[in-house]
Amino acid sequence: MARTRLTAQDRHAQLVAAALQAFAEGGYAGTTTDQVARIAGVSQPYVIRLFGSKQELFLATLRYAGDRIEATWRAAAEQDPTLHGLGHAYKQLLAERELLIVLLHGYGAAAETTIGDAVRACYGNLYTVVRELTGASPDEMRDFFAMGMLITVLGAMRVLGPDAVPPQPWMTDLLGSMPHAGEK
Amino acid sequence: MARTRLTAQDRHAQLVAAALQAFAEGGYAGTTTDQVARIAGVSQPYVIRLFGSKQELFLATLRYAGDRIEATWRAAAEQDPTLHGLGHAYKQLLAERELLIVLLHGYGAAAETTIGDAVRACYGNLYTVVRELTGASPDEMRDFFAMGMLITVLGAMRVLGPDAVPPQPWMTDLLGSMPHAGEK
DNA sequence: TGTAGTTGTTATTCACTGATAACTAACGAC
DNA sequence: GTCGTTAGTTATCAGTGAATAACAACTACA
Repeated sequence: MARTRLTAQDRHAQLVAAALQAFAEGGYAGTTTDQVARIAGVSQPYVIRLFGSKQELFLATLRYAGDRIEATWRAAAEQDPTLHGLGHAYKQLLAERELLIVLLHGYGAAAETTIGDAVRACYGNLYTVVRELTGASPDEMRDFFAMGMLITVLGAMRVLGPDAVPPQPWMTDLLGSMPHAGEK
Repeated sequence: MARTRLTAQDRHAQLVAAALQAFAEGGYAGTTTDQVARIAGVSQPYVIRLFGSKQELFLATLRYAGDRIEATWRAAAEQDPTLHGLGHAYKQLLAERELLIVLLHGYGAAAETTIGDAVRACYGNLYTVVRELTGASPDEMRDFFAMGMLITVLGAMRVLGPDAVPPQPWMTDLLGSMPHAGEK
């Protein structure tokens, strides 16, 4: 059934993309390597062979998500190097909610020291990048990341984002106060 | 080995407390009913008998966490019915980080519809309660909950709270801008 | 063409986990 | 005291899931 042979590098990238999908939905512990393998169309043992272990696959996925967010912000900063500009870019990322949610799962799994280290490194890097790009003050930075977490969590809860649930009163209330929450 | 016989009600409560500990550390999928049982000092099948299923146990734990946070806020509002007062109370809750983190795991597991419903109901209730207690404006509410999520996530990542990791530069930067972050 | 390296597979294992069944022991009322 | 009820146990199962081993097929190149 193996239609196409890819280089290990390409397969690696494809599997990280598949893992992003799967882990975002099920979390670290709640996702099987077989699910990831099926999405990518390869066998489960091959996933393990390429990454060594499930944990390594998850770490690679976390790094990928962090890198993608960083890249998005760097691109946005070329147009508008302010927190407002980056904030707008972040909300666009809700269309690719998996990026944000997989990080959220990383925060939750931070009790595992290896994952905790990775996720703190990732967050620290993003913090540093945003500061470097915008030169914002500590207070502004704090508010920016606070709003980012709210958006992420609301996305995870399906209150915000593409496949959001039919809105309850409290949701419209909260969303009404979000900057540009309405589009799409 | 069964030292003490408890009423089903008491055992129920004790098991929810144990589940809070366990689920906060491992998340929903990453925690076994046996771990919960061991903490409470009972057998694993008995946990299932009392709650019907692992999922029911988790839902009960979510409800408990939500109720505890609500109670904390109601108590705080008697002294100082402002967002500032409730915010202070919330930061105190970091001492009992499990309450916040188990909810965070709930957000992550919201893809499971049953859990998603529960977690949205819980969040909506907390939103409504805070509004009722403080009469805050939508913008203030948004900022309040945004900051709450930041605190929760930083707690989960061990950047904030009792057993925080040795601080990196970016952490001191971010924490320095947090109101009353220093105490304890 | 043969052979070495790379990309993959199937078969299998072994530990674990949620759930069920069947049994046992403590408590309270009469 | 004995008998129904409630609180708990041990034994067990059926399914799952990560990881290993051994093998197969494609590619490239002398």
